Parts: sequence; structure tokens; C-alpha cells
Amino acid sequence: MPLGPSFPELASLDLFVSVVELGSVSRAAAAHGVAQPSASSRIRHLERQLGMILLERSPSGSIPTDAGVVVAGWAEAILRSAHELKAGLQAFQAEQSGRLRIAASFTIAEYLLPQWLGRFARAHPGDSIALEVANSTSVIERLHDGGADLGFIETTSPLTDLDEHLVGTDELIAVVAPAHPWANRRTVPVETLAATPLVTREAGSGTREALEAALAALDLGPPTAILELGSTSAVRSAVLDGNSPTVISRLAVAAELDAGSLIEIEVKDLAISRSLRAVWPRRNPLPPLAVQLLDSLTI
Amino acid sequence: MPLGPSFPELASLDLFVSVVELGSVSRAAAAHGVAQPSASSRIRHLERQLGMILLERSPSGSIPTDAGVVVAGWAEAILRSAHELKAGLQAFQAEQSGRLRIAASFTIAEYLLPQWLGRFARAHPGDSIALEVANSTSVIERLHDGGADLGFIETTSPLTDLDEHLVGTDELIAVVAPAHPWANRRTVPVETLAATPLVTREAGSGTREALEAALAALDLGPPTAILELGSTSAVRSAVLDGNSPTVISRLAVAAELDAGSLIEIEVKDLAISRSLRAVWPRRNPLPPLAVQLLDSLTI
DNA sequence: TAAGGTCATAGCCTAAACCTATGGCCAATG
DNA sequence: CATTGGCCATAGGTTTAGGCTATGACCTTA
Repeated sequence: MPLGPSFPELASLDLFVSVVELGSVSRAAAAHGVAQPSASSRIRHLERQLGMILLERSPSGSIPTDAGVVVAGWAEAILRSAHELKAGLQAFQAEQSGRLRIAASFTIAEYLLPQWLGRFARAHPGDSIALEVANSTSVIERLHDGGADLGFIETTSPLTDLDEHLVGTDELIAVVAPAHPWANRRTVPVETLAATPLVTREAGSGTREALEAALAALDLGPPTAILELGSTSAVRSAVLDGNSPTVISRLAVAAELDAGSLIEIEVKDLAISRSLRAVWPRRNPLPPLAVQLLDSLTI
Repeated sequence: MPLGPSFPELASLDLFVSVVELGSVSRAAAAHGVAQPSASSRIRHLERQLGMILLERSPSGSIPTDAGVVVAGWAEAILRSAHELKAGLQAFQAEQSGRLRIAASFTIAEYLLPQWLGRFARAHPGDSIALEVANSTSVIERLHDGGADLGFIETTSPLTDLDEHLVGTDELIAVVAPAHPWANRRTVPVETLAATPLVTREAGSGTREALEAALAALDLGPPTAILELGSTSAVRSAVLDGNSPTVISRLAVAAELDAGSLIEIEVKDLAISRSLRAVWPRRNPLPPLAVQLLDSLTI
């Protein structure tokens, strides 16, 4: 669902948070490289959008009202995510030039790395990090041919010639919308799942292949697809307001499970889990920046 | 630090995520209530800002490129926070009209409630929640005079006539920037802390009073203030690039501790911790919506 | 009392964003 | 094979939002 037409812009929230931090509109304006009247006007516009007074102006500066303090706290959460995106983008664009070159698989790059890189970038300003997103086999290839210093992959198979470090786990789980009949049962036999039309990713995707392999191991055929979509997001939102289940990475729906907008269904005898590992060439010494990144992940 | 001049707007990211979810620019445009060419142009603008192709266009719709999938995942994190702010704002503005009226103290409203309300609002669309922010004694007053159904406070004192439920803990801790001499020691005696000029909140603030009370209990005088600031944010950023310690709520600096941009200093013999409690009038039955909210906090 | 900081207002101007109308393209359908 | 109906892109015109400079009113501090 869209955010609505009169939602404040990131730039305005950013400016407002700066005002709160720096204690005056003028200083915040300077920090953002705009003229003071512009900043003043933006803040007033923001106040009208939100329908509340955020700052108490005085000739000696501006301090936030009670409402302002609260809104600033909320805005900071948004800005934190924005900085994470920025860090991720910079890593993306650095590509070949970085001091630390990371290759990561899809799921990790999408749901975990932004947070990790965001933290890391704030703690190591000035260090540049390059990020390449690929599938697991390509990640390993990049490590061997020297195109990357550190890799992140999800895999079940043993690794040769690579040192590794466990950084998390992922799991494929069945989920339905709260209105679905399964939502009250919370558990179904695997045969029922296999016989139910699912929303799925397209044939050939890692998620779908893992599911089909797990079913085949139980002598069950592949599930029929009632809807076949090209991205995890599309699958998720189709399940959110549709009435079909899907089997999807837990990481991709963690927020929805938390919020209760999707319900996890336990499937008896079906457990598809993958370790998330940091990997690097056994012989090459790990660059110092990589060591620090790994340290920051294990604290 | 500001986000930079050419950071994508929230509206553009929102639109792009919709395109990924809905599978076509046209549908996303309709969902956002703008004309298709406008949406198309916004997306192209976004692509030029980020310096990468996000969508693969075709006469049958648009699907994200690899980079697009990753960026969409990152953008979703920002939008999640934005929706939390929106939920908080709506609760703020509902004020008297809501079906569930919450009164919360500062720290909780700023650092915990947005997340809680964000989840809750997504799981209970249509229910309106009113939020009032005040200090702990006012919160209790609001419960007694019927102005609020449910309160959230941090307190150490026992409560009369109120039922309560523990929802977390807060703690005042000493922190310094990584460049500060204490950063390597990680621990100092309480006498040293008491003798060191600190960045503090203004006199009368809850944080400062709690610190002074804890020091007084050890027969130590109040700390001298090298800098006295009117908001938690201001204190935090002063410590971030200054060279003085502060004593501050752990919740307020959790992200910075994670990132390593602030270092926690253990102070021997000094432990100032407060329980965070949900409270409500003992006699009045808790409204059903309040029960559901409390349930969602304890899962 | 003068100086230096605060924020607000006024007036102008530019640039960005929107809309409607149109055209090219492909896929599904008769 | 042609037609229809979805998709996206382009063009041109209009509006609006946001920026800047210049100025004024106000308070604090030296």
C-alpha cells in the first residue's frame, strides 16, 4: 500500500532531525547546504503536513516541542534505513575499486547485508566497500579468481578450499494470509501442502528448486502453481491479499510474521533450512577490513 | 550527517517498490494515483540518480533487474520505518477519538512505541489508536481520570491501584566516542565518572535526576556539566564528535553501540536500571484492543 | 548601546513534476 | 493473419513547489 500523498519527504525529515541535533534552523540549513529561509520554510511546511508544532523558536535557537522530540525519534529510524541503503548503494557502485570486495548471494544481499553494511559504514567512514550480487556458485567463483575478498552464501553442500564462518540461518517456511483456512490450524501434513496449488517463484529459481527437491525426497511430486511470479516481493504481496499459500524464505517475511499480516504454517516432516556462511579463500590472508566486518557480525 | 543532495525521494522508492510488487509501471501508477507517464518518468529519474537500471521493461510489464531486486529489498526497509512513523502520527492525531487511548512516557514513545504501533497498525487496519506523550506521573494521572486506557512508563517505584505488565527494561549507561581515552579501558570507577565533566541534559530532566540520585546514594556529589543540552539527540551527537562522556539511556544509543560509533563504559558500582511497564487501572476492564496489543508485545 | 546571533517575510525566478495526447510495440484472440 | 488491448515512451504545455537574496524584527551578550 502506498504511503499517501502528503507524507513528508526524506529531505524534510532529515533537515528536521538536524535542527533537533544542532539546536538551530540556521545551523541545520548550513549543514544541508541550503539558505536559512529555505530551511525555515521547509520546516514550516513539514509542520503543516503533520498538523503539529515541532519546534519552539526563539532568538537563541530552536528546540523541539514534546511532539517534536517524539517525531524526531521516529524520523531517525527512517533515516537509519536510508543510510543503510546509501551504504549498500555505494558498495554497489564501487564495484572494482573498493578496499574490500564482497560477493553475496541474493537473499543475503537483500535482507541482511544492508543492515550489516550500514552499521559498518558508519563505524568505518572513509573505507570503501564493493558489493557484487550473484548466485552461490558465482560467488565461489569470484573468490577463486580473486574478484572478491569475502563471500556470503547460503548453501548446504560442503565447501572445498574455502574457510567459512556461520553468520546465520535461513529456512523455507509455508505462510498464508490470516483469512486463509489454514491460519487457524497452524499445521498441515506435507501431503496436503504438496496437493495444494501454491503461489510460487518462476521455475528455476532457487527457492522453488529447494522446495521441489525436498518434496521429491519424500516421494512427492512438485506442487502445482496457481500463480507464478518473478520476484519474492511479488509472491509476498500476492499471498498477502490472496488466498493461496506459498513457501518462502523466512527472512523475506520476517516483518510480516511479526506484524501478524502473514501466518506461518508448520508442515509436518518438511524442514528446508540453509546455513548462511561467510566464506573466503583458505590460502589468501583475509584483508583487515574483512576481519573487522566479521568481528562486527559475531558480537 | 545529511543524506546528500541526490538521495532518492521516499515517494520514488515507494513507487518503485510498488512496480516490483505489481509487475507493471501502469498498475503502480494507478495505485499511487498518478498518471502512467509521470510514474514512468519518476522511475527513470530514480534510475539515473542511482546510476543503475532497475527495471526490465517489456510490452507485457516490467520486472526488476538483479540490481532492482536488491534495491527494492533495501527500499522496503525504509518504507517499513516510514509506515511506523505514519502509524505513530495517526495515533498522535487521533488524540481523543481513538478506540484505544495510550499514554506513554518519553523514552518509550520515542524508541519503542513506533515499532510496536507500526506492527500493530498493519495487523489491525481500521482500528484507531490515540497516543499521548507525557512524563510518568502524568501518565498515571491520565489512567486514573479515564483519559487513557493503557499506559507505558519506566519507573522503579511500586504502583498502587494499577495492574502492570513488564514489557522491557531500560538502563542508564556511560558512553564515549571511540577516540576518547576511556574507550580502550572499557571500565572506570564511579569516583572517576563523578569527577569528570559530562555532557548532560538540562537540570530537571529525568535522566539527569536519576544519575544524580544514584551518585548521591554513593555519597558523591552531582557531576559537573561541560555542556548542557535540551534533547537526547543533541546530547548524543555532542558525544559522537566531542571528547566528553555522557550517561544516557541505553535505548537511545542502541544503534550507535551496535555500529561502534559509541563505546559503552562500564562504571563500577553504578547500575541505574528501570523497568518498562504497561499499566492500566485495576478495576476497569482492559479494552479488547489493548489486550491484543499486549499479546503482540509478549510473543 | 552596539554587535551578532536568532527566525520570519517578501518578491522574484527557476526547475521540476504533473497532465493529456499520441505513437510504437508485442501478445493474445478471433 | 488481422485486430484488439495491454504495455511503455515521447512530446508539449502548464502549474506549482522550492530555491535564492534582501530585509526586518527580535533577543542575548559583550
